Amino acid sequence: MSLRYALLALLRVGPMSGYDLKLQFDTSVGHLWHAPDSQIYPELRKMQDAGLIEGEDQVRGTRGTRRVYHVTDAGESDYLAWMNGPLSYARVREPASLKAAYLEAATPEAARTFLEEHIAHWRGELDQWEDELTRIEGRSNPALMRRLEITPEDDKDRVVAFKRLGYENLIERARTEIAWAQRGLTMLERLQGRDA
Amino acid sequence: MSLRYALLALLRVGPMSGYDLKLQFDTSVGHLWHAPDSQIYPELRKMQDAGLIEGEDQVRGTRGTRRVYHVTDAGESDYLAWMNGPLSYARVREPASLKAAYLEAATPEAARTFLEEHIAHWRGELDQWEDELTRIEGRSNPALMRRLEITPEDDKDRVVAFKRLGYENLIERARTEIAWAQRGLTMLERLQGRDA
DNA sequence: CCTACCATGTAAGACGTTACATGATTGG
DNA sequence: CCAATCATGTAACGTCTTACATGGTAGG
Repeated sequence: MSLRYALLALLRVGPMSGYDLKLQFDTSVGHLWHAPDSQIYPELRKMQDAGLIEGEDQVRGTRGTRRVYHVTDAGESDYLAWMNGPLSYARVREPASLKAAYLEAATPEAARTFLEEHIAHWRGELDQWEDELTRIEGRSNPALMRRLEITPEDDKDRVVAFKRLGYENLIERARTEIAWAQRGLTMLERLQGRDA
Repeated sequence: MSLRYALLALLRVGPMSGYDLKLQFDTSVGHLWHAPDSQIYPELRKMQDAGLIEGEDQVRGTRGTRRVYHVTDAGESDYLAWMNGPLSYARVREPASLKAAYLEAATPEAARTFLEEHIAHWRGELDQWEDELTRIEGRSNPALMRRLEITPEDDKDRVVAFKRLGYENLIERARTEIAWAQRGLTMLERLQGRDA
């Protein structure tokens, strides 16, 4: 269900087409909740069917069209209900922890490679999130700039503070994963050293 | 695909029925990768169809049966291939970060409740994982004990070390989430104090 | 005219959730 | 005999991935 609210969060700032949403998605809320186009377009249809958004077809050139969506009152209250209601947590499903816990079956090289790739993976995510956080604090992220344009002066800091909070969660997660894998590498060396 | 390898990890220790697996699952690998019965039984069928495990029906009483599965050579090499191969990472999809980043739409009370429930949720997980880790280090977890019985003396520490590594990942994750939400609560108070 | 970008999807299948469904056996 | 536990699922639905599919428009 979160995809729906990620899309509403963007659309609440102003009307947009599916294509606009897709582009903005990748440079804003998509950092927190990934979704490919093949999920976005059908979800917009479902949201329209549910009365949360409405789309108007606009002409483009002679034959082209684009459908511009805006949030309805029902969509706004659904969004607020999600924001004010409890969040449901998914059950634990951590492939990396699972693999780590049974790594005795892997070769020492494969174990090391696994942890190194874990570090590389989370380093990549971390870099992106840190860049994004920089753009948020500098208020230079396009989606945030649009959001701040329609925000009363007194609330702007508040909006930025929550964006920062969201990204900090991911950043701390990534740092924890990296530190864990590094400790794992040290442990591997100790295990191998013992055999030698 | 991880469910398959979670099940193989258990079955490799010794033959078991779906029911045995389900019970052991919840007190061992299920802490790392959750799965309900309704997923376990069908997955065992698929694994059998794929030739990774074989089941034999045993009689129980006069009419009852239970199917006891064991890992085939193909299953063993599939498991080792997974363990020695690269892990594929899922794209980011963090409902809590998403909600946090747009929390300006929630009431201050709802924002506080959200963070408090986040702490409660991860505290609950943390407690379970810490208990489990204690049972692992004390070598009193039943699944681990069965595993160690068939493990050469020299490898036992290694097996335990990897279990510890896996659980530490989850424990650190939980602690990070709790610390983050606590900082979030402090931030909320600062935001509200500013308005007063 | 052609390339980059605008614009919108479908189809098939894997994975996961929730709820429901059924019957046998063992121990007290 | 009755309750707890053993034992094995199905059905319906929603989410997500991967791959494919199609055409229009704007600018150089």
